[in-house]
Amino acid sequence: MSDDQKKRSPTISDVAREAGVSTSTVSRALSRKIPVHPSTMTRIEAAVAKLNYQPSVLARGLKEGSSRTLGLIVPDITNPVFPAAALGAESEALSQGYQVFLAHSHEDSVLESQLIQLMLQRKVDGLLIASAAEGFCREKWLQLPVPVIQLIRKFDDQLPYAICDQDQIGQLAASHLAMRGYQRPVIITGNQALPLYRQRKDSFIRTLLRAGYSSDAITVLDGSQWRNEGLGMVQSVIASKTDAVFASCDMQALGIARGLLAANIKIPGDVAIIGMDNLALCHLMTPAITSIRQPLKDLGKKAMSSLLSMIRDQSAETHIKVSCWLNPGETT
Amino acid sequence: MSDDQKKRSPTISDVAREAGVSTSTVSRALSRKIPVHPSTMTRIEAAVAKLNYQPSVLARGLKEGSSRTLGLIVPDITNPVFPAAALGAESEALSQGYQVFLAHSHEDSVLESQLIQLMLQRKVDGLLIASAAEGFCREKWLQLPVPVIQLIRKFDDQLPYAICDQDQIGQLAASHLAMRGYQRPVIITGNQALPLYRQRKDSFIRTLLRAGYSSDAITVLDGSQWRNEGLGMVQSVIASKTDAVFASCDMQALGIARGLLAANIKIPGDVAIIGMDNLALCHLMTPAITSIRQPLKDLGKKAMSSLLSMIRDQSAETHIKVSCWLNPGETT
DNA sequence: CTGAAAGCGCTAACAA
DNA sequence: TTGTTAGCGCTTTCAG
Repeated sequence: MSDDQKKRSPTISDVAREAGVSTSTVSRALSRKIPVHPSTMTRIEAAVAKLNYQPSVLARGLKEGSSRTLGLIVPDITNPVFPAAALGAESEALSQGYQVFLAHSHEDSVLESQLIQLMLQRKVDGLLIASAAEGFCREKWLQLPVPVIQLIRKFDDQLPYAICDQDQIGQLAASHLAMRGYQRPVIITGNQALPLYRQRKDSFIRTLLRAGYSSDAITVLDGSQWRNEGLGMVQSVIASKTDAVFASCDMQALGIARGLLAANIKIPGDVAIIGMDNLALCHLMTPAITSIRQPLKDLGKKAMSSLLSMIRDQSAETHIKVSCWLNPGETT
Repeated sequence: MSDDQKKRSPTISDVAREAGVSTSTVSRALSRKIPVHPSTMTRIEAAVAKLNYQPSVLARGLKEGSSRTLGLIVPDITNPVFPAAALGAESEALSQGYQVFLAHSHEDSVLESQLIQLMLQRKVDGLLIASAAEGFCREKWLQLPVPVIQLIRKFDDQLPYAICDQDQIGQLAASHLAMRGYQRPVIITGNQALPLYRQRKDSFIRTLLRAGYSSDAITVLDGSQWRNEGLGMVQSVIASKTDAVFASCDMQALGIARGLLAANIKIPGDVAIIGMDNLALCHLMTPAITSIRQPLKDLGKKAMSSLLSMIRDQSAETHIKVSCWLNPGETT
C-alpha cells in the first residue's frame, strides 16, 4: 500500500474526460462489442493506460444484473479431496471470466445455509456445493434463485450433481480383491450420513455376493470416526479375521497398515489393503498402497463448466458422474 | 433452480412499498445505525421476511466504495501447506463480515499479476498473496491501491508479511540432529528462488557450525525437483554418506524413506530423517516421521486479521512471524 | 423519526 | 460513429 492509497481509483468518467469523449464511447471501446473510430480508440487506450484505469466489475454487475462471480462451499478445504476439485473449478471459471468465492461450512448445515445467503447477497451467478453431511434440504435448494450443483457429495438424484461413480468404486475394489482370491473382505465405511459412502459400500458388497462370496464372509466396519487416523480401527480389523481391507480413505489405510505391522501382521501376506483417493503418498509408502483414484480436478472442472452452461441457459449435462480407476500398489 | 428463477429478486424498493415507507427508512432500519420507530421496524421486518429480501452487497459496495471482499492468491491449493492457511484466513474473514475470492497463480507471476488486476476490478478491499516463486516485483506491490500481505512466502522484508519463522525451523532441525549425535547431516533444500528455503537452509547450517560441526560434514542437496516425490533424491542421499537427512517437506521425506528402506538402509539406525510440515500422515507411517509443524491455520487467521486491521486503517502487526515446533517420531 | 433526491460507476436505449 | 439520458440497488445528506 503506497501513499496514493487514498486516491480514489479512476472511473470511466476520468477516462472519458482524459480522452475527450463521452463515457458511453469509452464503455463501447472497452467492451469491443460496438465499433469505435480507430483514432478515438487510440486516445481512449492512451487514457486508460495513463490513468491505469480498472473498470469496476461491481458497477457493471449492478447494471447488468450479473456479478460474474460464483460460490464454492466445501466442508473443509484441508480434507484432501476438496483442493483438487477447487483447483479444477476455479481454473475453469477463470478461463470463462468468472471468479469464485470460497467458503467453509465446517460440516454444519446451518452455517452452510447462511453462507448460501451471503453468497446470494453478493449476487453470485451460481453455486458449487459439497454439502454438509447432515441436514440436506431439497426444498431449500429448489428455491435458490441461481443454479446450484452438488459437488462430490450427492444427496438428491434429481438436482444437478457432479460426482465420482461410487458404484464403480465399490466394484473396482471388490473385483480386485475377488480376483486375487481374498476370502474374508472387510469394508470400512465412512460417515453413513453421506450417500456416497452408502453407495460405495452397497456396491462393494453386491459385487462380492455376485462373485460368490457368502454374506457371512463380508464384514462392514464403521470407520467414520477415523477418517484421518485408522489406528483406532486396528483392533476391530484384527478381530474380524479379515484377509483384505478396503479403507474409506488413504489416511485410514495408512493407519491400519501401521497398526497391523505393529501387531506383526504381514501386508499383503496376512492382510491386503486398498486405500481410497490415491494421494501422492500412496506410492511413496513402504509398502506402496493400492488405492482407487478419483479424478477430482477434472470433476471440479466439469462441474464448473456445467454450472456456467446452466447460467447461460444453455443445455448442459446436469448429472455428471466420472469414472475412477484402481492403482495397484504392494498391499494387495 | 426453480421456476421463479427468472423472477428478479426483490429490491429495497419492493420492501419499502410493501411496508409503506420510503427506501431510506428501510435502509436505516436494516443497517440498525439510525433509530427507527418500533412499529415501522416491525412492518419492515415483516416485509423483508415476506419477500425474502436479500440486500445487494454489490449495490452497497458501489455506494460505499468498499465491497467487503478480499482476495487470496496461492500458487496451487493442492499443495498441502495452502489449504490450512486458506481455511484460517477464510474463517477469520467471515467472522468479520468479509468473503474471500480464491485464485491460483500456478506459480506464474504473469498470471498472478493478472489475477491481482481482476481482483482489483472486483474492488477487493485487500489481498493475501502467496506469491509465485519467480518474478516478484516490489514496485508493483507498492502501487497497489489496497493493503496486501505476503502469506507464507516472504520476498520483501519491508512489505507486510505473515510467515513461519524459517530461522527457527532450521535451528530446530539442526539442534535436534546435533543433540542426538548425528555426524554428517544433509539438508535437502526446496526451490531456492523462494527466500524461505534459503533462510531455512542458512539457519540450519549456521546452527550446525555453531554446534561445532565442520562445514565439510554438512551436505546441501537441491530437492526442488522432488517436492512430491523424494525418490529421485535417494541416490544423492546415499552418495552423500549421510547419517541424517532434513527434507524440505514430508512427501519428500516419505520418498526418501522408501528409497532408503529399499536399499536396505535402516531408519533411523543408519540414516535419520526429519520431515517438514508434519502432515497427519507422519505419525501414521512406519516408522513415524519426525517432522516440524508449522501452525498454518493460525497463520492464515493472523494474516487475515492483520489485513482487516490495515483495511480499517487501524494499527496492525504487519510483520507476523509464527513459531513452529518439532514433533518427534521414530525416524530420528 | 421519516421522505425526497442525489449519486456511487457503469451500460444501453435513443437520438443525432 | 458518438453524445445524452436514464437507471441498476443502495446509502446518505438535507429537509421536514
